[in-house]
Amino acid sequence: MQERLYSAPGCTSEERFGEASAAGETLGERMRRSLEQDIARGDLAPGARLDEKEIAERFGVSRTPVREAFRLLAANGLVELRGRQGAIVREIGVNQLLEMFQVMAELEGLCARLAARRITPAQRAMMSDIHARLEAMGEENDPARFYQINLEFHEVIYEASRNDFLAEQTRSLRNRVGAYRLRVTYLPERVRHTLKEHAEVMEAIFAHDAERAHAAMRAHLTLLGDDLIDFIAQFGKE
Amino acid sequence: MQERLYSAPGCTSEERFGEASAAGETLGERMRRSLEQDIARGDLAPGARLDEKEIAERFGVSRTPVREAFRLLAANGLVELRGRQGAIVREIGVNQLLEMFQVMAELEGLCARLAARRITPAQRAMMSDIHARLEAMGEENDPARFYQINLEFHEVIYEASRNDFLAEQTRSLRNRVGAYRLRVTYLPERVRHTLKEHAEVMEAIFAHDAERAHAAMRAHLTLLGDDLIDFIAQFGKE
DNA sequence: GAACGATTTCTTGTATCCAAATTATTGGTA
DNA sequence: TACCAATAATTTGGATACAAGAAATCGTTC
Repeated sequence: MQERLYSAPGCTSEERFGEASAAGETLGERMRRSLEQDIARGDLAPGARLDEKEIAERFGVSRTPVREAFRLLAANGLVELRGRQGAIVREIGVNQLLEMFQVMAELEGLCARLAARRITPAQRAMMSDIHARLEAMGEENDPARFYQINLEFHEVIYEASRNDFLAEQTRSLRNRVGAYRLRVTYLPERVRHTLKEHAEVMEAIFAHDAERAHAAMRAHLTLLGDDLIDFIAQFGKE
Repeated sequence: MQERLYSAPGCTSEERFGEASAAGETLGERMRRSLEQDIARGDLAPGARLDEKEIAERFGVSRTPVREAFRLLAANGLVELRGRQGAIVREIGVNQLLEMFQVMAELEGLCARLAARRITPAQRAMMSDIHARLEAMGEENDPARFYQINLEFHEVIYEASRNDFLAEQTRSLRNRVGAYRLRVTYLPERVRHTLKEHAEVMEAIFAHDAERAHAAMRAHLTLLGDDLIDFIAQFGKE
């Protein structure tokens, strides 16, 4: 049946499913969001098989919206649909993960470059604040919270880029590698590096130095890629 | 009902639907591809409404795979689904189109950069050949063919990048702006520019000069963006 | 005659049903 | 006991049926 390697501390996906149902939103869409979060949070481990019937019953809906959600997730690359063999949470190979990082580094770099030219005073303040919060928690060893604030930092840059399409693409890609990032980003020695790199990106943006912002952001993510290699190598698996 | 502003010279989408059905491929997937092509080719004009029942009957399937295709197209941003109001071919605003070009320039730039480092002799030869063909047709004034060969040129670079994920993302994005490109790219004075820019990209790749390849490709697409602005301004529409 | 409103029709969203395919099980044989 | 085959059971893909919401039409009223 369905496997849960470890369950999140927060709430179950069924609960999340019930809350905050935007009017006019389709069941399939809500299903997608819920499952997407489960995958991103790691509640559904890569390789786990998703059973239409079981999930439909668990959420109290018919198979139709579940099927819809599966297709959407597959379109986003989060699950793999093999004909008549069900949906499994996509096991991202090292190769593809590195490929994705490379693309992401480029997109985030573009975000930073545009942000350097277009950031508003309000966003500037917000960015400072977020960075300060991230710095403040320093050695607290709260990976989930660190991850969350780190996300906010990048998010404000997406918005400052004033390119909604780019923001959406980058967000989607980040979400897609999210499950892996959680395990990768939080290595104690990484925290200091991250803070320093963020500071450099922020400085460049504040100075309206587009090229430097671009380079700094790319370096930030490329480093993550290198660390990723270490992490993977540690397990010695394909 | 459904509007067709102008029909393509080739074949109807129903015919295309029938041909070359890869084994194990789902109906919904085939529907998606067919509709996607219709949109990219302009057979389905932006703003046109897609009727589930009508399309289902036209292709001789039930509504289920049609709905599936709609969701997939929506996930790719080609159509818009407004709750219980059907699917309409997405009317891309100038703003968003420019945003997309900006992202695409970055992605294609990355393709070129990687290609400069990784291209194989076989791909090199193919690239030369494609470029020669494009040059040969020069003033022939055959937009569809020009568009096709131009596509091949970019495609070989995607493949030479040896980053499947990047290739897929770029391909998808190019397809998405395809409908507009067809009308934009082919302005007589543009052809010469395109050829010259292609030559520069190719030269840089052949010289394994990653940075120059990147820059040349970005410039190539950015120029297209500028032309696009001209094109839009011509119509004075939002 | 025009505008507003109720009703009817049509279209989409969801559930159920059927068929096809894959997987598991069981029986037999080497 | 291990392996193969045939069959049963489960599961997905697609079609149909039903419900709910949106749009259009027709009637009424000002």
